Amino acid sequence: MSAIRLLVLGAIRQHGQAHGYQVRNDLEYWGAHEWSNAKPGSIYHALKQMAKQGLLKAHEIAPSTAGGPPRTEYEVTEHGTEEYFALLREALRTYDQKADVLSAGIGLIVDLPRDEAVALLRERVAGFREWRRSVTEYYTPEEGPQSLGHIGELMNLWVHQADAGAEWTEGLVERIESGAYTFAGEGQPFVGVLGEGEENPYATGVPHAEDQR
Amino acid sequence: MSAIRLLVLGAIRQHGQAHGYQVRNDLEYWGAHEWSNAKPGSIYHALKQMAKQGLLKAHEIAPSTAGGPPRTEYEVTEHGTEEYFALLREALRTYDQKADVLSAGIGLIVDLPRDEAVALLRERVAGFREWRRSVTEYYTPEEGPQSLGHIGELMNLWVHQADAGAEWTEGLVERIESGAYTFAGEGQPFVGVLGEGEENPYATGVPHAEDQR
DNA sequence: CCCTTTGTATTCAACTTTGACTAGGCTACC
DNA sequence: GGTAGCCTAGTCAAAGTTGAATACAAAGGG
Repeated sequence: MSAIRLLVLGAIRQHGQAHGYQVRNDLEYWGAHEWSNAKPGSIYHALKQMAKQGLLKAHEIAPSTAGGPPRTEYEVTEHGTEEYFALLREALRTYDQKADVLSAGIGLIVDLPRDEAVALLRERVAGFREWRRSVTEYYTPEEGPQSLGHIGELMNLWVHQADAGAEWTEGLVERIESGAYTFAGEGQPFVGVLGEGEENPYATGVPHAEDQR
Repeated sequence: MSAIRLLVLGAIRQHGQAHGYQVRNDLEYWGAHEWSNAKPGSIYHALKQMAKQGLLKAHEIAPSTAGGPPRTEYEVTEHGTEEYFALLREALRTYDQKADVLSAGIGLIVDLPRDEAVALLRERVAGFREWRRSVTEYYTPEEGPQSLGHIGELMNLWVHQADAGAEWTEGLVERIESGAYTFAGEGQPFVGVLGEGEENPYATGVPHAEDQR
């Protein structure tokens, strides 16, 4: 799973209705062009595919109000909303995700109820623990760890990553349980998109670290 | 950059000459089908593209010795060797890599001289430090961290990952400097592929954690 | 008033990835 | 001795990704 569909659905949902360029601008506002594969080509491709699959409804070409070619407005269908929450839950629950999916999930986490967010993150922690267990078990040869040579460093790496991932996730769970942030159904939602004609204050210069573990 | 070319070149180099199925088996032996995108389709695609680009030389269809359709043997050209080392260095040097690229780089690190491996990993550490710096600087709004809401957790996540990544890398540098493992030009290289007709002792059940940061 | 620049909005070709499918030959069993 | 299953070896269509290119309108400058 890539982060692009999750990001696009999340952006359109916050607007109610949006065209491709608007989505592109939001993702840029979020810095997503730096830490995910949210390039224009990918965005428009995702829009068309999701429209084809009934996740989005295309409102045919409204003439542009601010110069440029005509544009297509998209709206998230009921089916698309289901898909959005499925993707969001998956992004938060599973530990074996690309970094951009997790980042997208965190950015959109407040679309879920607080309890559910906590439950999903706990599943994530459990996944890390299980991964750690299976890695250490698998890479413990009878002839002693030396027999693996430098390959043992892979185990080392993964164990380190599992521990770090679990630790951070647990910290987040604690903060959420202590009442931090505003989740679904708790009043004024956090506004994460640009209004019509609003300037993007973070035009460029966002930190960059796309992938990696 | 994906890990597939690095893995394929690394596998063929260790055999001297290999056909697609053999590469596929090696990658499975390494567990790479679990932690990278090394599916059959990707492997054969990479072989053909790299042959087209002169990184590999195709020795036309030797009839299979063990049943099945005829097969094409590939050999790494001089140009391919250069590319291999360029990819390997990149995998180890840059911190903003997908997890599978780093794992592949670690698995093949002993193809480099010890000094160079250390130097590359030090660059990696420096990259993490710089990333950490730029993230904390960027996400420190004048109105206080509260104004970011849950988006501040993204900064938190990235800082945590930068610290964990730098820490693990530093540990590895220490171990290598203390003389661990056998690097290029230090005698008997570590054997990491299956011999002709050898059984894969790790048929399945490898730990699984492909991507994520 | 023409012409370059800027901003809006999207398209496209080339390449990569995915998962399922094809296809030949060997072996073991009834 | 036929046939089902398995291993060897690779192909393919559909989907996703990339980076550059296109198209159109308004704004600004000489």
